[in-house]
Amino acid sequence: MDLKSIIYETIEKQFNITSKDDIPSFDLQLTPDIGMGEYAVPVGFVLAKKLKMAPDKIAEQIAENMHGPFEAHYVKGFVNIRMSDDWWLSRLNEAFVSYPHITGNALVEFVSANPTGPVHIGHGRGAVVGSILTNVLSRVYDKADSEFYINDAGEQIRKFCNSVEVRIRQLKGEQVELPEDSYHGDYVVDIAKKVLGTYDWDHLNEEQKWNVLWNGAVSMMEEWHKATLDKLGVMMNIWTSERRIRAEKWPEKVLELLGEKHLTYEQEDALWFKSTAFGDDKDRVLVKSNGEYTYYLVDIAYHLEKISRGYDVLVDVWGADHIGHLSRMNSALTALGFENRLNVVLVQTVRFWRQGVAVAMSKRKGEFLSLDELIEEIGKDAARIMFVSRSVDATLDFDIDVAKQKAMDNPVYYIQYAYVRARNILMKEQERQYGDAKGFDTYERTLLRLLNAYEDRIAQTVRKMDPFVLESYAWDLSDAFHKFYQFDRVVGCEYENSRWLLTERFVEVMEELFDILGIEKLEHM
RNA sequence: GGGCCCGUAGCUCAGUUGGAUAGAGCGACAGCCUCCUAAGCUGUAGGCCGCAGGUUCGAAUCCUGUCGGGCUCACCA
Repeated sequence: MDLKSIIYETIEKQFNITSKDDIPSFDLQLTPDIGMGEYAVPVGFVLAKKLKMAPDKIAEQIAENMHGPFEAHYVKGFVNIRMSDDWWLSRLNEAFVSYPHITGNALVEFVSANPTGPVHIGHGRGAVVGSILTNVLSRVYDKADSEFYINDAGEQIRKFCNSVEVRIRQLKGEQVELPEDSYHGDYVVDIAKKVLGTYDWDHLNEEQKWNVLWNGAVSMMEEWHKATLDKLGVMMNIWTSERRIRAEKWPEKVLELLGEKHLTYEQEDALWFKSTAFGDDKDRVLVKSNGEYTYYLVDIAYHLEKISRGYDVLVDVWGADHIGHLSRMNSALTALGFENRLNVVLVQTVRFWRQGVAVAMSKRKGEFLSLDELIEEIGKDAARIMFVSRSVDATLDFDIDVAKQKAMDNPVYYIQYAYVRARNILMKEQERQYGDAKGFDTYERTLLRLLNAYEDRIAQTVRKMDPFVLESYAWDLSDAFHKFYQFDRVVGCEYENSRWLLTERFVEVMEELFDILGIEKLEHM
C-alpha cells in the first residue's frame, strides 16, 4: 500500500491526465494535528495552475474518489488522510525498524587527536558524532568503518618527545627548564614517570633513549586515547598511523600525480600546489623550503590512501575551527580526480559551564578539564546524549550541572525512563488478558505515526549527516510514549491487545536507537 | 575585508529539504499518584521568526541587500 500511488492514480482517473510526468510533484506530509488524520497532501495547491481550478475543488474531488484503508477529507487544498484501525493493526505486525540501502562502502574519520596530548573535552562532541554516524552508515551502506588518524610523525611529535625528555631529566634531579614552546601539561610528567617505570633509562644510550620516547612514550599516549574513547563508548575499528602513510610514500605519490598534471611549481625553495586553479584564494605550500612536508601534503596523501582502500564515501568529522582546511582539501582531491568524494561534517564548538560559569580551557598551560574527568563525573550515556542534543551546526552550551541532574533537563533520563516504563509493561506477560483490539485514538496514533517514520528519520540523518536527528527522534518517541502511558493502562485495559503490540514495537525501535546512539538499555531507573 | 555557521517565547534550541493556527525543554503560575516506576502527565501565560525588499496560490524556510554574534583566513597541526 502506497498512499502516493493511490493519489497519483486518483488524479489520473479523475482529471484525465494520461501521464504521471504531467503531474507536478508533491510530498506526503504530516498533519499539524493528529485529529485531522495522520497524513496530508497539498495536492489541490499543486494542481491548481495546471487544471485551472480552485485548490479546494481539486482536493474535494480527490478526497471523494480515492479508495483504500483510510478516510480522506479535504480542507482547503489539502487532502487529509486518516488510516483505518485495521491498517494500523496490521502495520503493527511488521517491524518498524528498516533501512534504506545505499550501495558502497563508507569510512568515517574522526577525533584524530595528536598523540602529544590527551583526547580533551573539545574532542568529545566530534567523537560522539562520528561514532553515531558510523553506526547509522553501517546499517545503510554495505559497510562502514570508523577510523582514527594518528598524527605520530612531524614537528609536534618531536616537540612532545623533547618535553618528555626534559621532564625525565627534572625527575632525575637535573636543573633544566622546559623550553617555552614545549608541552607544559602535567600529563607530560606522568608520561615521564611511566617511561622511567617501564624502561631502564639510565642504561640507555642517546639513540635508545630517543627510540623509547619516539615509540614508547608516543604509544603510551595512544593507549590513553584508546582508553578514553572506550569509556565514551567510541569504538574505532581502524587506527591509521601517519608514519605508515609516510613510509609507504603516499606523499610522494601525491607530488607525482600533481606534478604530472602540472599543478605544482617551485618558488623560494618551496614546492607549491596551484590550488587557486580550484577556487582557493591562494596557492599552498606542499614542501617547505627546509625540505619538510607540510601537514597539508601529508593529509592529502592520507586521503588518497583512504580512497585507495576502496571507500566510496569518505566522511571527515572536523571541528569548526578547521573550516579553513576544507576548501584546500577539496581543491586537492578535485585535482586528483576525486571531486565530491569527501563529505566533511563541521561540528561547531562546545562551551562547558559549571555553576553558571564557563569552564576555561587554556590548552597551553594544560589547565583543561579532561574528557576522562567529564565522563567519570556525568557518565557515558549523559555525555553522549548531551553532545548530540543540538544540531552539529549550532554551538553547544554543555552545562555539566544539568548533565548530572536526574531530571527533565537531562534528555537521557527522559529517554531511558520511557524505555524502562515500556519494558516493565512487557514483563507482565502473565497478567495479560488479550483484550480485543478496538482501535487507536489520539495518543496511539501519535505514537504509531512516529514509529512509522523510522526509515525517514534514518534517511534524514544520512542526508544531513547529523546524529541530532536521531537524538530528537528518540526524544519525540519517548514524549509520545509517556503520554500514551499516562493516558491509560496497557495491561488490563479494553484495548489491551493493540496497546500491548504498540508497546512491543516501541521497545524494538528504542532498542535499535539506543544501539545506534550508544547508550545503555536500562531495566530500572 | 573574504569564506563558513548562527540570529525564532525571558533562557537554550527544534521546525522533516516552500504548505494549514510557528513547536519543545528550562524558568513562572495552576492542577494530577487506590492504578503497568510522578525521573511522568494535564493546563495557563509568553512571538514583528534580527531588519528591509523580492520570488508565488502560499515564505521562519528560497533570492538580494543589511545589522548583530561565533569560527577561520600559515612554509602550525
